[in-house]
Amino acid sequence: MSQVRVRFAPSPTGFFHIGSARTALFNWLYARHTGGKFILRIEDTDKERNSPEFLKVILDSMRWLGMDWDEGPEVGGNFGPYFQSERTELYQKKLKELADKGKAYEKDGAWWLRLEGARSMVFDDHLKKEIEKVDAAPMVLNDLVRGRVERAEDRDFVIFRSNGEPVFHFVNVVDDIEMQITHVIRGEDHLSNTSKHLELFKAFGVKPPEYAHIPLILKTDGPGKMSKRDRGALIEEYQQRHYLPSAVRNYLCLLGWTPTDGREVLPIEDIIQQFELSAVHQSNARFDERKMSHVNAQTLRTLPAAEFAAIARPILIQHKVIDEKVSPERLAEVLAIIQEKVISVEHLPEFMGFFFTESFKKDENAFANLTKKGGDPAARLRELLPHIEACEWTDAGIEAAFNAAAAAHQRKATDFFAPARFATSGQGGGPHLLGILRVLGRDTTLGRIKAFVN
RNA sequence: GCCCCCUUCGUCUAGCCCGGUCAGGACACCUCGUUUUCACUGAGGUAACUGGGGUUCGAAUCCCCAAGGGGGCGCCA
Repeated sequence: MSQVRVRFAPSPTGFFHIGSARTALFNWLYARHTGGKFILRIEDTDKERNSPEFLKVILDSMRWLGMDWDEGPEVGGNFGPYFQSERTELYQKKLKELADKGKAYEKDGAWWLRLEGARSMVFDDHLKKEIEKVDAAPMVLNDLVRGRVERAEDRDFVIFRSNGEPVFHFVNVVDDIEMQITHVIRGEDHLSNTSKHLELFKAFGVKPPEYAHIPLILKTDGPGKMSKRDRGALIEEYQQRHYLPSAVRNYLCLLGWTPTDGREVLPIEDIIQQFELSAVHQSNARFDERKMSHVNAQTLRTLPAAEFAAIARPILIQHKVIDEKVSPERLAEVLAIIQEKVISVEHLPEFMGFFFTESFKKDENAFANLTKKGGDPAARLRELLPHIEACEWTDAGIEAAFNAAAAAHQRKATDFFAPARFATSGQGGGPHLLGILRVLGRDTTLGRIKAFVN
């Protein structure tokens, strides 16, 4: 039995779009699920719009998302070259093959594929001119996602431009033949083009691969599919904002496919195991950044502590929240109480900055809330001070100190919480208060409370 | 204009193939709870089968039509 061979064939003419990433991902998942090969092929036939920087963006983003390719740029393979710009001889040869068979002809300096069927001149409303229509038989596609789709091409189409360069449809089919691609998994925007590709396979006398047309990703609101100008459309945006690649990848899987075990946030190994083309959805999905943030937060909170630290440390250093001298142990201590509340790495510096500096930011709204209902935070802290000066510096000891202060002044322990939180962190919210104080240490805690009182 | 695809809460979806549970879950939102007024967490809540015909004892589920949405129709990919 033959091995599955799938390919992702981006054109390095722009940035790495979220829709392209999802197409690549589904190909990659299918290859990994079936134990097949995932091939990366660069469709750079349009020299005008290509550049090495664009290629780097694609390769970097692919790697960031953890999609490794078995054949392609930088890894090679037996079916190369993997850049279409280096395969021009092959395309010439294949064009000649069609011409010799009488399947292609030259007109206006370009080469056209000849369809089979009766011909007649008809005025085309879309092209606004008289064209030769062909009454060709419909091409029948048994799509793995869509089911049976029938569509007829109705006129010959260009396969080689008059400037000598082959067009997308031609190189796509030739390379899929030569690279022995077994399954073509691509966006639904190619569904209508598939009849062209089937005509080409027919002309070459080659059995076409299986096709699976996956739904498109639509804008969050407004009409149409995600375009590169939409917020959240480019993978590099998530890299910059320190999203976890595994979370982005996980969310992308949820647009167009549903895990079978009922979980939404799950490890990639489980996704690979459950992924089936037949379960891919048929309808387009709207992109929802809030849900993606949720997946990111979920993933972040369940990360092993060491992994979380490995991600957080360089970012905290970069934002000058900590320097290299901060010990792994100290950082781990802080991160341990942070992680259970955190929702993004992006805001980690401001979220936990107060642990490492005395000049931490004070949230004015949080301060306003302290006094809103006639509260007197300074008075509360003066009442609290003697008790925490004397207590044992553990969660239990600090808690006992709050309770003792409450008992001594006929108050609830919680009356002291908000003032203590603000005095020590400048925030109205954040990690568990007792944890903050414990990790801050007695001296720092007392120092900040005294500073606030004065 | 022609062609192709799609249609369940605001959003992502389960259920549909093999008609018969208050149409289930998640995000968001709202309420309440929690030793903080929380970027955590717990319990609730609001909210959907696009419309119309047909088949059937019975339709989200099968069939037809319409409407709406998306895509394609280039010497772009």
